[in-house]
Amino acid sequence: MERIRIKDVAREAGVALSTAALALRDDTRLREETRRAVRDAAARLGYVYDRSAAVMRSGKSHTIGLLVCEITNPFYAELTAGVEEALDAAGYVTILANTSESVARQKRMLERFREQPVDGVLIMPATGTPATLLDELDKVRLPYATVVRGFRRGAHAGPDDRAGTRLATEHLLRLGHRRIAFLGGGRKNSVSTGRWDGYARAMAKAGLATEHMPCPTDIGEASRLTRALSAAGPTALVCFNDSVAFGAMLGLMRAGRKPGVDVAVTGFDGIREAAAWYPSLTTVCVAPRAIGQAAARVLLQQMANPGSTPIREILKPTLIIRESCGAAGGAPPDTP
Amino acid sequence: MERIRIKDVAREAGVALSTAALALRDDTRLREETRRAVRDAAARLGYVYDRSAAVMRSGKSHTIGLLVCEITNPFYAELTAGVEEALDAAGYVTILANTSESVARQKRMLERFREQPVDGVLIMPATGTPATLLDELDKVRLPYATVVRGFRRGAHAGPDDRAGTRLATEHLLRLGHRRIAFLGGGRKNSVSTGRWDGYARAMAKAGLATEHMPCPTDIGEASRLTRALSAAGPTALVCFNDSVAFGAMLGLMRAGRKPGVDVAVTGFDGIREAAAWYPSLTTVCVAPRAIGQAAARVLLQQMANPGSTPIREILKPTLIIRESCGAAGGAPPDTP
DNA sequence: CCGGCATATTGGAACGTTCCAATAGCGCCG
DNA sequence: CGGCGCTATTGGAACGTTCCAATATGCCGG
Repeated sequence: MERIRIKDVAREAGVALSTAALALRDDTRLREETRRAVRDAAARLGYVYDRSAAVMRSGKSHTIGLLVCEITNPFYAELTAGVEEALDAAGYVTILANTSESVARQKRMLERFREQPVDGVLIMPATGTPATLLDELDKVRLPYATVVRGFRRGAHAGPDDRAGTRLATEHLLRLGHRRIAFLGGGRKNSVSTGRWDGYARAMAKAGLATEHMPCPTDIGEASRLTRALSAAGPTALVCFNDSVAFGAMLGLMRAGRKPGVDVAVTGFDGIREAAAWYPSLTTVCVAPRAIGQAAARVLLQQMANPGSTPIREILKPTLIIRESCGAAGGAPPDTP
Repeated sequence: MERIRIKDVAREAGVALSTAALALRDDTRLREETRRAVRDAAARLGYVYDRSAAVMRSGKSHTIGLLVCEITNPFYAELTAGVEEALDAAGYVTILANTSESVARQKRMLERFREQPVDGVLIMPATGTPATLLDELDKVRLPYATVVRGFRRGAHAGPDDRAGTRLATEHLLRLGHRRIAFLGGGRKNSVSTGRWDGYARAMAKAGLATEHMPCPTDIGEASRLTRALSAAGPTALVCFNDSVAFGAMLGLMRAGRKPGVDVAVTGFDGIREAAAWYPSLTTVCVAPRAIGQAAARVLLQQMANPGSTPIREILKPTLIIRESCGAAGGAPPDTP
């Protein structure tokens, strides 16, 4: 049972090869009758379209490369799902590459993408990626959009990091907190600096000193750091993201202190778990799925108009107030 | 600046097109000197290999389709990372498709993969996938391997679900628990039935009655269900996976009860967060990354020997004993 | 000095689409 | 009744590799 080609379908339907090809693409230059006849013949023979030949001839692969900096992070996993969903709806196939925050691996994967070839790339740059990456992409004329982490220029979709942490910090200030520390970040990428900035500016505006507790984005590390906090330490923590916030709450509990009562905690991202936690997490919600969809949109737009000025879609975050900041009346057990 | 082809490299190096092609593949039939000359010419011109032409001519795409049932589940995210890593090392590119547990979407994605075309597929079947899926794949001669969730036949890599829950249940029995309930599962796939079986058999062997609390794999749902447990309920919970176990612990805490003290909890999967939790989670560890790598191995093996009997790699799980089962002396706060 | 046998290189068909120019069929107008 | 314009269909080149058969080159033994 050999693979069926357009040629075979054409013979079965009694038309020329190019007619069959047009019919399978449902081209209106053909009579509806002819198109149906060819479709039927294709169905009868079990014809399967061979994309590789089309790619070669047309130069379009309908394929997008997705470079994820860390797929095991639930935020990026959800974002990936959003990208994949949106691209699929637009008729594109997603090729996944996980860089695990390695700039070298990221470089290798981009070469792979050029060979593949993909029609465009969505990039969540690994920490430490130089801005010259964009120059290289421009030089080889590979359409791209950065996601979440970005640079000064180029198509981009991501949250307004600064506005997000400002929202969280101002909320804590309104609740009366004066010693508010920032937990996490400290790495050289646009997200870290943006989130720190939002916090630092809000603190400065209130005339208060900042406190930075650098910490990798990892529940375990965050827990360890927080556990060591003394009662004389900060009364509130603005966390880099939800994972760090979970870690912080676990660390507090392990130290015998109640998050949301003894120390207020806020997160950033708004992943699903945040609502289910005990205490439920007050967090800056940036809807990872929505960012993924926005990124897909921005890239497709860029691909359609290669010359145009790149779109930068900065999504406004919202603060979801729950128990972990103490504003919802602490986190009392609801049964004896 | 047009794209450079082998033709151009050949002209630059002063050899025939086919010589240049051989040289670029580093074929030993060519003198080392010639190969180097061509390589240099390619580097000089900035030649980029065009995979799409090669795919068409050779029929091999060096591309594997990966069907993930739910990428936002951290277990599957980590597994995906393992697959991608192993395939990359073997020179294959991963094409990702997330089915979100939809059988219809899964079907569509498989069609996409056939068109693409991919050399093989790794499938984590969506819940409710009929076993006839394998017949269809056989019919179209698409090499496949199932991952984690599988069927009676076909190449497969996954944990020994039955042995896993048996391990957990027996541990709880040894600790003196008599009322042990199984939380989660209840859906029609090999994982659910396997994990339930291991628990049920261990209980039967001990002459005890089983208790099933069906629950979707979601922290929020698990939390809600567990919160409603009365003090007269089970003293231990064997959870379907780590996410459900986290939910269970959150629900217990919300009800003012201490997981690991009032009620023992065990998980399944061994995702990274499990170690960081408070109380840290006793769990059946199946190393998702290792499963991903095993799956890649099994599929590549199957592709290399299409006729051979499919390999079924069942990974033995281990029980990691931590605080949540109470065996490590409960979960006392470590500071006042 | 020629046939035989390596080794090194070359020429050209083939893969299955897409794309463009060319042609067939047909009704209509002058 | 010839030619025009329209629609529906067709033929064939092109895309950039791979693969196979064919050809050059060098060397050895007879």
